Amino acid sequence: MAKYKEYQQLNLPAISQEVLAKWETNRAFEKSVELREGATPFVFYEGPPSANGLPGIHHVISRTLKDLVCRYKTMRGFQVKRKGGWDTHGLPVELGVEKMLGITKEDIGKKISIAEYNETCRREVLKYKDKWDELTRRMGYWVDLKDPYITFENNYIESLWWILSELYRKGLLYESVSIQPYSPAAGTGLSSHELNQPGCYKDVKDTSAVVMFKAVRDKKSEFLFKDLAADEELFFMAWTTTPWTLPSNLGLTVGPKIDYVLVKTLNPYTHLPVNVVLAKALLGKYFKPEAENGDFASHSSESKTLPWKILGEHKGAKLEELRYEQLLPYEANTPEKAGGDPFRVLLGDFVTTEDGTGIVHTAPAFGADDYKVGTKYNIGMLVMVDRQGKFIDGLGEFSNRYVKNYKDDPNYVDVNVDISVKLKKENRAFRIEKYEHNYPHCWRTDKPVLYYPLDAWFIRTTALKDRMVELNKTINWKPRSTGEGRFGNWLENMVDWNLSRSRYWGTPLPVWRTDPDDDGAGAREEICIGSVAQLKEAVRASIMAGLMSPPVGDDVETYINKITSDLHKPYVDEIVLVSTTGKPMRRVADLIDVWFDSGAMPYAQWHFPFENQKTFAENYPADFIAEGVDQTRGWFYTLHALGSLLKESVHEELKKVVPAGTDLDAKYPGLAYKTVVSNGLVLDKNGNKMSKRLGNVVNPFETIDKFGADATRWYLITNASPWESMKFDLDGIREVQRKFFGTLYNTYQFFALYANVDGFDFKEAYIPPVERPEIDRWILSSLNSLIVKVTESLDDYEPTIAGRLIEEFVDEHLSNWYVRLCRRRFWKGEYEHDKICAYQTLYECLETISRLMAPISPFFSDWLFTNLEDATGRIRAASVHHVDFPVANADFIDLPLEERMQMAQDASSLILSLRKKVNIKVRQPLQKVLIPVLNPAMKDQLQKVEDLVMAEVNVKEIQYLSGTDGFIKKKIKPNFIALGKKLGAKMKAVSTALAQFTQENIEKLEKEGDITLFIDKEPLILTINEVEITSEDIPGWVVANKNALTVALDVTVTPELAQEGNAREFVNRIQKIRKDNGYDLTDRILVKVADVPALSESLNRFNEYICAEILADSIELVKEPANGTEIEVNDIFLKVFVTKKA
RNA sequence: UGAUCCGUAGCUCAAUGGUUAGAGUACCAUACUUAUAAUAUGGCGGGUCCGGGUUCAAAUCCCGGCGGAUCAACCA
Repeated sequence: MAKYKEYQQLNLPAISQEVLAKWETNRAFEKSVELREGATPFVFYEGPPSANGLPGIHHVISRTLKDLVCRYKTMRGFQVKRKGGWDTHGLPVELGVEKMLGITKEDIGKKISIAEYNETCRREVLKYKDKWDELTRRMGYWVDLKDPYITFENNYIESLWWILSELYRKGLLYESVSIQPYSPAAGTGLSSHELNQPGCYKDVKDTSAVVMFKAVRDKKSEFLFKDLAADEELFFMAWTTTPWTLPSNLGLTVGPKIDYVLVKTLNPYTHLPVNVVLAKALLGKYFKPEAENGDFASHSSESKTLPWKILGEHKGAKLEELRYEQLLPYEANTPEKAGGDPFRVLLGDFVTTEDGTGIVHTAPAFGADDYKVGTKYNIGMLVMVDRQGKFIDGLGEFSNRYVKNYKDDPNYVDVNVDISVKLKKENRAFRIEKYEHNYPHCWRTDKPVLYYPLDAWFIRTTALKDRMVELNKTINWKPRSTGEGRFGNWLENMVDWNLSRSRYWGTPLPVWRTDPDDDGAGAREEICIGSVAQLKEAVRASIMAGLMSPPVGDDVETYINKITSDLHKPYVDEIVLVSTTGKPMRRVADLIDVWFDSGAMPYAQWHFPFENQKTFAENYPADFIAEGVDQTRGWFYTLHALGSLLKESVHEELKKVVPAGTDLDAKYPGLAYKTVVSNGLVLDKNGNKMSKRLGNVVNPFETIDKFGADATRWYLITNASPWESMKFDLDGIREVQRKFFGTLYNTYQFFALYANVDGFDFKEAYIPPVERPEIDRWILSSLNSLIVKVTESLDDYEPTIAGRLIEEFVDEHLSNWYVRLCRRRFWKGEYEHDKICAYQTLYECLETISRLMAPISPFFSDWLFTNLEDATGRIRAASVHHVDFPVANADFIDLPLEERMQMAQDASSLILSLRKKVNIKVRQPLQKVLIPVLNPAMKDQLQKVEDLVMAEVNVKEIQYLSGTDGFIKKKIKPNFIALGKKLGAKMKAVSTALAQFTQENIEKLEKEGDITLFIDKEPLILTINEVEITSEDIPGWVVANKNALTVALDVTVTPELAQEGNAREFVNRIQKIRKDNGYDLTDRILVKVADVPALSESLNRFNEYICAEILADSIELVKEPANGTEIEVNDIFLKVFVTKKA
């Protein structure tokens, strides 16, 4: 007969390794997928990691989450294919390579060719792939690593090109100017990623100016001027921290709802009388209250305070379209050069009254808000600064001066100061001061960034905004708030997706176009390539037109194949196409955002639509994805955006492969995923972010080596909800190892020990629960309740709750109650009905637990499962991951039984605590416990478990006290939930009234079912259901209570009880000797005991009991046993002599 | 700067708006131990980050701060 394996001690890392080896030999993962062939697919998308960095412990949590869901769904009968993937393009890769080679971006194409550079990136990006694969294996993450998608592969890029060409065809891909951070010192635009490097935003002091734009007096502005004399001037006051943008000013923006005032005052620098407009809320910044309506006549240049007077007040909306004179006119910045209709007052919602004057100086070239409002009002654009960061020609004394000290010139004179001085002199400045603010700097040159208009390609996501918002409402977000809050907000404030990146290692934008004509006029021809075949065709045409030619030795086809074999730079840039009018077309220089790569994975991982259309149709959209919360606006967004944008294109392709009549709209609504779990960050144990710099990074390999993957995974999942950021502490894993795995291991070990002795291998027929003892029915009921709850939790993507429930069951119910109370059933008596019941019950619990915990801790569960399975062959499965998830049997669930067992546990705990209080050890039997019962049902419940309680706490009898005999002192309080609505404000009064109830009052209420109170002389009827009555005390007894349960213990130790206690104590001493002598559990013994008067009566009286317990035929009382062991029984000392019976 | 999330005992976490805010762990003490690196019992330990408000009742809902985290950025 097969035996259950027994172990010396729990070794989780060894179990991991052993199980892993078995999986690999048996192809357990592949088989788990094959076994579900033909089943409903459950679609999972793997968010591609970048393998150019080492994996950390935070990767273990998101991958555990992904893995457990996939394993769970497999066990629930779905087929879950899991295609792995690698994210391979992008800035981090390039920066890593540059660091490794010791070069900068400028060196590319000079010190190193683009081809070599990109080759290095291609190689480096998978540098740590082995490490990643190892982590994947070791942590037990089942994902297909043999056939992953890789974003740099041609097929992948071809799919991306198809998507781009579809978007282009629908007018959703366009080129436009955008205002982007730009570093003149480095000569390059900066990505937001670069701008978010630590230390980029710095506090700096800049010259800020409140300047005065002179209003034009005309019909529209007359309402402002009406109280002014004909020669009086009126100014709009605007504030800027970048005076160098003033020559490019084309508008002034006010908030439509903000109140503005017209103030008569004096210019603090020239002391000339002026009238200025500014936000009312900011008056205090410029004028002192005591000077209001001050004396203008006596003001002199020495006066400290400016007199002022409010002449009028208007909403910003009223100022719209008023005109003003250009502040700094030169030959280079004439309105004609700007185009449009400049120098007007505009309305913008972004204006605030936090700072400045409430009027925003607007230079469309140098701010994104400015650009947006400028475009809306068509005020044109002036770019008075070149790409080196200096003023262009034709700006008088400022021409060719750097707007910031970009060249580290020791003699640099701040042009912003000079502009301010000029404005002061011209009566155009109201306040010039140094202002400290937070401003972005280039991470490489440390010089201030400026916002500058650059060409870029965009995806018109805003066109599909409504669809994206609608579809988002159908996504199951975990946690919900991320979808509604962070993601929902992000969608509401969506801007078009800027795709352009001016780098080298990435997916090239497949747009070719003719050169601009010399005069810049005339339409340019443009083509967006959507496939390799199309590209080849175009190259062939170009060769025919003589624009390209194969090198010597290559025929045309070889050349075409060669040049299209790598769709990266520099090769694609060598391709020159021919336009319909015969002109050469060159590729635009841009690469695309890497987020596009990963967001397109649902399509590109299958090389859709060029092949695998059916596979795609079955694997779109995803049922489930999971990544860190930092991906909300990254991967989660790009997947969602492309899903919405491509809906129609996908439908067109799928029409070709799905059966006629398929409701495409229902099946493919443009959604990329149905459920998304965003997990939180992993912090170190002090709550700090893990970073190499701080040296607090936890090495996942070491952790798994030391504790095994199971304990690590269990800890990560049960410690905190996945979406909360967790403080990672190795002590927590130790605790999980000890408390949960240790307990479960020991329970198994206990089972194996006795099952092997008795030869239990589940060959007897399954005994129906009704034929099993109460305690078996109870644990089976709890077990099935557990299955229900765990299933619900996992279906709801709440693995934390599931794990905690399993823990609680194993520890509280199975190990520390069921096994503890049932121990004797396993080692006492013959192998017959009761014993078999016990074995079957415990076996079923262990086997079910192994299946319930399998998704979270795949190794240990498989170990436990196969240990059981190998001995019984009950299910005939090679792995727990090939069997179904347990299904609860409703017939086994008996809630009243679970409830009364809880009462038994509580009662035992209370009685033990009373024993403790009076210092009577458990081995000393006591006579009686009193338990007041509040109703007949409670008594009934308790009676059914009284044997268990009596045995557990070693008392002989339980007496129930019903409420009416006046023996118990009761307490009453309102049932707040029931009374809340009825009483409202009277609650307090009722509460006080109840507190003053006498025992008689309570009794009356109990008897009659209701009672009338007088609150504020108003009668008020309270029914028995609206109060809670508990028994508090039994006068004269030692009492303890918990919730509704009260127990009182009779602590009198009669001489008879003392004798029995002695007998028990004696048994205990003999058992210890048995153990010390190393006897087997079944060995019978011979016992000789010194005849001590104090104990002899006990030994005689309980002779039978003692012999049964210690496996002796009799106890021989002798005068003084030779070679005896000295023992102590309740302060009685004596010698005993124990030998094994031959 | 904004949006979102989080803030409860030394630590890790609970608590459908309902009345002494609970577990585990750590620490101390006692007992127990033929499954247990166990267990039982008791003790120690917070008034829920701070300040307002709504409510008969707030850890929980609202407003404003503070601190931490993430993402985003365009702040004149």
